Amino acid sequence: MPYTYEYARAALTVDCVVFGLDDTGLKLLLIKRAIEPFQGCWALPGGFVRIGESLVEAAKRELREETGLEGFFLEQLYTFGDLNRDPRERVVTVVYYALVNLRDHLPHGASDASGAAWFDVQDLPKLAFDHDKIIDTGLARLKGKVRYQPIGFELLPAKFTLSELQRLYETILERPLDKRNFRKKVVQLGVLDETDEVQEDVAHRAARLYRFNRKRYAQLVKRGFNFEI
Amino acid sequence: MPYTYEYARAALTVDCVVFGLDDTGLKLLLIKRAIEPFQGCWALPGGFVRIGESLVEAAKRELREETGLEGFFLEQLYTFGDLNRDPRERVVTVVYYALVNLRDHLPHGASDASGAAWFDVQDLPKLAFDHDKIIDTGLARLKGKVRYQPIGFELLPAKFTLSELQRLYETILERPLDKRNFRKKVVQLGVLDETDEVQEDVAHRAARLYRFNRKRYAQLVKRGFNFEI
DNA sequence: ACAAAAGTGTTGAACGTACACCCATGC
DNA sequence: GCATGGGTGTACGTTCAACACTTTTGT
Repeated sequence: MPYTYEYARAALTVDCVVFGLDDTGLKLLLIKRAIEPFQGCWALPGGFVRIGESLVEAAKRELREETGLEGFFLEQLYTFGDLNRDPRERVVTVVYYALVNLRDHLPHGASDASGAAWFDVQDLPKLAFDHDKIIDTGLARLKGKVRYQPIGFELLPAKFTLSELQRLYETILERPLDKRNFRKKVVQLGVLDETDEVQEDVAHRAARLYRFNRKRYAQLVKRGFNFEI
Repeated sequence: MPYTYEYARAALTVDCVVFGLDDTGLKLLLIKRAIEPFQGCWALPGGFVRIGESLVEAAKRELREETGLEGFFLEQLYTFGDLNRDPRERVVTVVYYALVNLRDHLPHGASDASGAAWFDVQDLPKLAFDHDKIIDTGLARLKGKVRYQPIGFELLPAKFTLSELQRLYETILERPLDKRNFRKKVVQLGVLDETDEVQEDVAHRAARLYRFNRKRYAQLVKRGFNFEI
């Protein structure tokens, strides 16, 4: 069932830069391409935008189909439209980035036999198309945004320790932070609720668990408050 | 000469949110639509992306064709792809925003008979499509970015007074700034060169003219410096 | 008892904020 | 000489950065 237009049209795709975090560092979800071009290469999950779905819907669908993920933070990153991105024809891709919490969603390592796998962002394989450039853009955005928007919490389980939160910032910002200053700062922001639970099964003193309070954050923002770490 | 594809394809356009600044406030460049849909409505300059041009090229071409502008700051803003943006068919638009210096480029008011005109952002007419939403996104970006990237200078002539710079920030951030503190701050940043010229034809003491030093800024950024106002 | 990480305060330096007057120029 | 905006410094409070030891728990 062919579709005909007066002028040539570019193909439109979505791709997703999916970040996760575990105790060995920041991770990125890639899938192994089953078909040409770049068959066998690792690539960002993504695919064609259908005529009846919006861009975010397309991104969510692709992630569900290719990786089984659902219910994650998803935000538009950038649109890449250079002429020779794809050797077959003109393809414009709208890229989203997602933040998922590896502890609750996927134990760790590869998800299943679907060809998806988590890679350390410091040690990525050769990638298809211009996906290396796209990932650089995603990393830059994450690094820039994490300091003034509370998106870091999306990479952690609902309840987390202050040390986990600190390691998150240290990993993303790629620099060490002072423990006492960090704790003072995040607690003073007033968007963390202290729970009455502590870690379990750790071979040392168990740390208190905290929770990010989204409602409180929204209230404070209305009053002109600025999140910043 | 028709083009045929196996699946339906969305049309791809670029639109431009063009900001300018004069002494009455922040301005936006709009064009009056000559054809349906929304004939006679004001709209953002823009049009279809050709198969042989990149997205930025398309944005630059549309601005040249529709408004005569050249040589301005241009950066991708966001891509809008909801299903019913355009009543005719599925249209995905990649939006860029531009910053132009009204004093050097266009005297003021409308540019020519092309149907383009400058509007105060506080007092915009009814707009075609979802262009009001796009403009809100552009304003939010400008407001957010002007504080930590030296993009404000793009709205001023090459040589400007500190008072002009202050008015720029006050206009965009929509709040008054303290004159002495502002001057201390921007001078300490070390990216302004004091020229040995002063204003001419003003009915009071002439202010010294300054210039933004792009090279110096790039050097400082390499050394880890953060622009912030 | 030892290993491992949790938790906790103080001080000095830098920075942000509030604030008012004299100066130079054109009319 | 007056109206208009240009240009300047200080004092106070807040925030940031550097820094080390005790506590808790499991093994």
